[in-house]
Amino acid sequence: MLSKKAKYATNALVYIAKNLDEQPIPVSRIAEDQNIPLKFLESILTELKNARILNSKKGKYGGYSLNGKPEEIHMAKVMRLFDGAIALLPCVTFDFYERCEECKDEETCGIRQIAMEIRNETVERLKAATLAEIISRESKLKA
Amino acid sequence: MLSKKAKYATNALVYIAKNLDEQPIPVSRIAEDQNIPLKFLESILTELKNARILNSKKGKYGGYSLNGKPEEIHMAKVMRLFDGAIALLPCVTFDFYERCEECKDEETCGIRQIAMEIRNETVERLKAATLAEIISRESKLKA
DNA sequence: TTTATATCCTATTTATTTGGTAGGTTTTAA
DNA sequence: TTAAAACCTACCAAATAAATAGGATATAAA
Repeated sequence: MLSKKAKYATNALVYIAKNLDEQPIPVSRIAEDQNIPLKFLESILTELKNARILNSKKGKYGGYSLNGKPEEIHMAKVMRLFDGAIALLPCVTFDFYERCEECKDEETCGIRQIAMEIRNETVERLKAATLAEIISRESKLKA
Repeated sequence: MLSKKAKYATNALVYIAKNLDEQPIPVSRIAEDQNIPLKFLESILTELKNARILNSKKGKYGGYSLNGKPEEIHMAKVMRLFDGAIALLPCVTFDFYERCEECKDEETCGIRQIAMEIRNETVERLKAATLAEIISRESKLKA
């Protein structure tokens, strides 16, 4: 399951992407519109900024803007940032690799192979899930 | 990520499936062989029994045995039992359905559609991941 | 009938993660 | 100068995960 952080982050990003012309957008506006606790969202957007997914501008009329096109920002990155590895097993991740303690022999582990296939599929789909794609799907669903 | 419970459960099931002729197998033997804390594994096997995945026999020479063929017991069931929903969003699950609080309109949510596709893929693969399949893959990898 | 070896049952504990809250300081545009 | 924004540090409460403790009960064989 996605954490609330990851969901809030995604919703905030989609919101900004929908209002590109009004950038930078202050946290307060996103928090209000998306019903996210202000201070909590503040910390989330800080993380997105540190990960170079967002740009920030301080002071009056400041706020956050996308660092990159809506076609380039995808859910795989957001999920990894907030929820860590996408795979079902730590021994199948690239970014967060760790041995499975319980595992006797990684090389011949049958579950590992299956977990790897699932991860590949999932990551591929999450990478295709860009902000642009999400917005495009929404408008198709509305029609 | 799979919880330790789910991993321990899977390993225990695979162990029993590999030693079908020696059933019923006591918890103590599995715990020792698989390096799982005895009492913890005990509670896990009890859950598997309550879910009718295992049978139990009390007293001396008792233990646990598979309730069903290794071809019928799969990881989707084990995961759902110990870790709950498989999907990324609560609004995309069948067994554990819940509305997403943050969501404004479920019907036109772009992320939801993607989450649903990922769930379908994943569940399909987890259902194919039977004990028999896991064991078969292991022996292929060993060769 | 005793004994060893099992499952079964109930409760407690400990550590980690999640989802926040509180209270400021600093920067910037008008 | 002032309003409105990001930035920074610390804390906290609830939930969940990962066990541990201490027995009661059942069963097969000696």
